[in-house]
Amino acid sequence: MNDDSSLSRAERNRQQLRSDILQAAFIEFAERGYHQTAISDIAKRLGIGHGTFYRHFTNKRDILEHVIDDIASKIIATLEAENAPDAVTSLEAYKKQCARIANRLSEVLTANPAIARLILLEATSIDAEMTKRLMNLIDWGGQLVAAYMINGVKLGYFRKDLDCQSTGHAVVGMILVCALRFLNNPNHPDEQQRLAIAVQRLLVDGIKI
Amino acid sequence: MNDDSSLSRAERNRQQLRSDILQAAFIEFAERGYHQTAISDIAKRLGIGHGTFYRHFTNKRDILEHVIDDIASKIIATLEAENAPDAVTSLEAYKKQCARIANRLSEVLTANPAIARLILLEATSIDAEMTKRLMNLIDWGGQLVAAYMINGVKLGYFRKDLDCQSTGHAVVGMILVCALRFLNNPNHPDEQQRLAIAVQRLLVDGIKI
Amino acid sequence: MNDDSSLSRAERNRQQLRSDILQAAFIEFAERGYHQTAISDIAKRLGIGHGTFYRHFTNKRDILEHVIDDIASKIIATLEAENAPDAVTSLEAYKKQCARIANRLSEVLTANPAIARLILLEATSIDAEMTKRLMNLIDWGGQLVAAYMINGVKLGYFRKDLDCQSTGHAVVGMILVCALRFLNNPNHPDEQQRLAIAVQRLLVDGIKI
Amino acid sequence: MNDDSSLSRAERNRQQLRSDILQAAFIEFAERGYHQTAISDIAKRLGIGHGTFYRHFTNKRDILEHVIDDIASKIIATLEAENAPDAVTSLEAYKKQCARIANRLSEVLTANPAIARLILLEATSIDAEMTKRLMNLIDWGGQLVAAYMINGVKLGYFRKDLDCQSTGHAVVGMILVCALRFLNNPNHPDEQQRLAIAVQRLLVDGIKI
DNA sequence: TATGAATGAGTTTTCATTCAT
DNA sequence: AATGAATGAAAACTCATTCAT
Repeated sequence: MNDDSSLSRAERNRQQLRSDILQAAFIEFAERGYHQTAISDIAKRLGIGHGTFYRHFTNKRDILEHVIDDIASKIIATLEAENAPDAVTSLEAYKKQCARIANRLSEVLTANPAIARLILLEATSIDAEMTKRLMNLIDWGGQLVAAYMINGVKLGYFRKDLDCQSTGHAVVGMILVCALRFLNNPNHPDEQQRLAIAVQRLLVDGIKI
Repeated sequence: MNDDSSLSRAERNRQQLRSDILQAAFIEFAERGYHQTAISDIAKRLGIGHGTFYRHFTNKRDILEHVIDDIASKIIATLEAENAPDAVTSLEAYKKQCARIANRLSEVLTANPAIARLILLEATSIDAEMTKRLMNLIDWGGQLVAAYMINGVKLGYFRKDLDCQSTGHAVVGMILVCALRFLNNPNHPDEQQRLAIAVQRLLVDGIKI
Repeated sequence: MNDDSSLSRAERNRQQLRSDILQAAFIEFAERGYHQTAISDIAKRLGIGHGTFYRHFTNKRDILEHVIDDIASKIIATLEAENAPDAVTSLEAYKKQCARIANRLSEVLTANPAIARLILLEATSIDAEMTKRLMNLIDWGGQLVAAYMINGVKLGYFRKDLDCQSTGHAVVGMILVCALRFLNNPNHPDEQQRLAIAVQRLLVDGIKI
Repeated sequence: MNDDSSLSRAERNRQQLRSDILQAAFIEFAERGYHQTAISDIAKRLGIGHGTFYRHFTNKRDILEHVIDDIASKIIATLEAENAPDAVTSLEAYKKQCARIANRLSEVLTANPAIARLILLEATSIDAEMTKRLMNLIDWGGQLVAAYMINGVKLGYFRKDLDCQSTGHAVVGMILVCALRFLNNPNHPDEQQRLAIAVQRLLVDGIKI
């Protein structure tokens, strides 16, 4: 048992450090930007030698990838937690679902603005591959939204001629703008609130009388 | 007059070179990204010495600012060309206006994808000040859209309770997503077409029956 | 006795590991070169932790020294095995002696080209001290050859005015070139054979008619 | 003319600096060894910024190549200056030729011991490609020597059965050992002298009575 | 005693910016 | 005014060595 626990202790320490480095990189990348962050900045933040970094990640690019993947997973998890297109059977229910998702996203965003900053502002300027990842995430979001719409059309509480795919993407755009405006001015919860409501209202009713 | 004209000729040459540098920087930044572009890349593209660059711009950062400003002006000009909220007096007219603007944006985008790439992907990762500019542009877009809506509400063909400001921003989000999807896959005009239509339809009618 | 034997077992293991490390270092240094070899490469080859290395050798430099010493010992042993200047009493016997030594060297070289690679190519570029060792080995070789010649002059089957010391060194040079050419092109045994014969013939007869 | 001369002045400066860097690299590589020399050492020796180095050479490896090429050219030039196998028509003339070449090599070596140090000790441990170059130079030397011998056999003052190629290589080995012993102990001109004589005597007469 | 995690000195290389010509 | 040579700060990455476990 002694051996066992001591081994797992080492492994736990290792995992902990790795995760600390990820966290530190996440913060640095979000605060200063990827290109403005040196490996030594990450190391300094943790009080470790910068050589230690390379025991856990092969590359600066490598850790960015992990940071982005982590964020993407978190976003996906957040949205999939609520994911049950079939469970919604009426417009009323759909509206409530939207509100719930909006709240959840808002909470995540508020709790961790760096996530949005990194995904929306930094990750776009690394290289084509990283941009592609972002685009895929956005696409995935559109598909997710579309799934609800397909259900709504099938059940008859959305209009028959709805182009679910495209509309799904449009919705993602509105979500993005919410995130951007929050980043730009995090201290106006009322404005964000109004924007979220306007988006939901636009989504369901449009702007016409 | 000889002096005068020779001076103004010199001045014209100077302006021309400055504008050439801007153009070259624009292309390089869009193609390789800001951080991946060296001043010497810009100079090489023009066949000038890279020292010359510094006679026209103080900084790498400086020229990016000018490039972005140019783009922003172009976008603003594009949108303001059509800008006449008061001229629209019916939902039908508004729809047509939307279609016209959508076409125009699409044309600009198609003609010069680099614009979107630079604004949406590159400029975001420079620093806070540059990000702020971007945000201001997005905000300006929202205001522009809102102006139409305010008119529509006043004239009674939009719903009374429309939150014009917020909805304007939401619309900008949808435009952004159009641009992003175009960047991601420029060779699907039909998909872009469908997305544009879906956005306009969503805008006016929402998704409900 | 139990204690004693268990201690000596431990000691034997220790010696075995030390010798394994030496062997592994030898292979790595010869294959990749001293500077291109990391301590961890040596450790990896043995499947031991690279910290263990430092329980047996104080330095990267230290182990190279031991590797080179081992090689030198082997070379010396090879040459001294045949060493019996006084036993040769005629030119014919000397020629046979030369042929035997040439064969033996050739066998050693063919069996282990790494030896030559390490001694001739790698060890030269470490530092002055290591170069000195090499030079001493070469010098030793010259002395050895000279001893035969002194005997030959004494017994009268070599010319009276032979500068044995210097000629001994010259012979070593010819041996070195044999080794170098073998390293450069190990797959031409016939060429090596001809070179060895030419060297022996030159040695005894020179080139004149 | 002003333009012309000012251009050529700049170009001359450029060439001068390039050649200075080569010279400095040569010295550093010879003194400390290639691996022990940092680019900044070369720059420091010249009192230039180390960035300047990269305006003239793409690489550390690149400059080594140029240094080695320079040395090789110098050696080749030295040996080819005297190169006239057909001009030698008797054993006596051949001996004189040998003496002249030996003297010349000795002069070059004495004037610039670093040449030998670099070629014989350092260049061997860079990589396979560089080693190959060295081997080619040695091979070239063997061919050169062989050419004289072929002439001698043809004209009848060397023995008929001489394997000129192989013997040529053997001679190169003796030259190498001269260089090595000189490197090892540059302050024994008499020893070098005796070695040179012994080599020439061995070459022509061998060691037998 | 063996291990391998941690360290940071040291190296190569890039490139924005300056400035003499 | 244009040029491009020179510069050195800055950054990524490697690896020999130490030392706590």
